Amino acid sequence: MAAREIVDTAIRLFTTQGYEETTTAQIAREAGVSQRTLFRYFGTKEDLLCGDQEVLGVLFRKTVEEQPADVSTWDALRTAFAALLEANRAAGATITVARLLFEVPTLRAGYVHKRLGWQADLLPIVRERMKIAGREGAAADHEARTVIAVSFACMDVATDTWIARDGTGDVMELYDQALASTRTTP
Amino acid sequence: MAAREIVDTAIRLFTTQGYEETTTAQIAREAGVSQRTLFRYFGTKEDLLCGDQEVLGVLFRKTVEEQPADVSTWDALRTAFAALLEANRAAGATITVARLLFEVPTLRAGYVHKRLGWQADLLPIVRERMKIAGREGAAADHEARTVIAVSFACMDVATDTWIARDGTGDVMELYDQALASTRTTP
DNA sequence: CGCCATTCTGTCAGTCATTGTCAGATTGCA
DNA sequence: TGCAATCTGACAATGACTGACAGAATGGCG
Repeated sequence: MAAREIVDTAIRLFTTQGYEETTTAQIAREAGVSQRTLFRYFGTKEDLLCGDQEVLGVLFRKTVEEQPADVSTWDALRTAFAALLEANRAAGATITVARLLFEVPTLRAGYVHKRLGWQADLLPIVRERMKIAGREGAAADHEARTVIAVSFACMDVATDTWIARDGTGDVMELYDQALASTRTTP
Repeated sequence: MAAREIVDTAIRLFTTQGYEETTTAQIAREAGVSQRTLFRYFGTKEDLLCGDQEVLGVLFRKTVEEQPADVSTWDALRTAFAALLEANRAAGATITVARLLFEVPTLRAGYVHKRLGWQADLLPIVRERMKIAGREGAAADHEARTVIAVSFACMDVATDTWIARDGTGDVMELYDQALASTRTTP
């Protein structure tokens, strides 16, 4: 399979010449495949870097679903984030790629977009979870959306700070600090 | 000036045919200008709908800066959001456009991206504000980023819910409920 | 081993957003 | 009125992406 070959070539070119300055034609050429094949594997240029988001989204959702009903929604989402980080670590995600994803405007936008999709998928699950915990009605929807959005905001902030600190420190710890701030900051 | 004409044509076509199904060539043709002119006024297709974000970003930042030092960061951001809503109302923003902005993937991504820009611009201001309030050091940066991100997350959720409810109800109230949820939801 | 059906690839041509260039029109003002 | 700054349109080109089609390559089967 040429997929790995293509991704590696893409990452190499993106990091040396920049994302915008690298054309898909060049990637295909240097990876030894046709441009058409590149687009068959990865639907878009963006997906060369965040194509497996799909899989991670499923992992995230599954993890939330698996949490026992007596676990709070916040904790369920926290656990899912931990699973996500672990999966990234296992997949050998580098800070180089993370930086690209967060710092190249186009990529960040695409990344955010996938996240919004996850959030939408999570809504019914979290709503259900909260219903069990005794909350219902129209306001419950709003509350569920909020908890999800704030959790994701904290994940992004944690990642942002982690990148700003050059990948030193523990992302999960940053996440916990962020979430705590939302309650302790005056 | 043809700008208004172009925007109106764009909105009309986007809402009747859909965003992706409308080409910039068609908009230009029906607005009676050349495609080149369209792109001179609005750098991108997206900007046809969210071109004035620039101005709103400045308004938002200015509003935060103007808040007296004894106003909490949360309240300063809340006030800025109120100013934003007011500006939108004054500009005659319709729920039709809001819906487009939040429901068309490409547009939503672009919208979020602009917001990220605002958040970055806000960071030094908020950090300064928090320094005065006695917080400093490396952790202060993280805390500032968090407060900003969570506030924006709540703004987005409020808008989301408002759109889901067809523009009925008060966005500001939804915002307050969202922010409260982050503390009261177990 | 040879053959067929499925799957993979490359080629080619076309769409659409976006940009550079250049020349003709418009406008503001001296 | 007349020049200079600004605006416009026509044209061509780039780069991401897609559809259509034909020639491999592959897997299983007799």
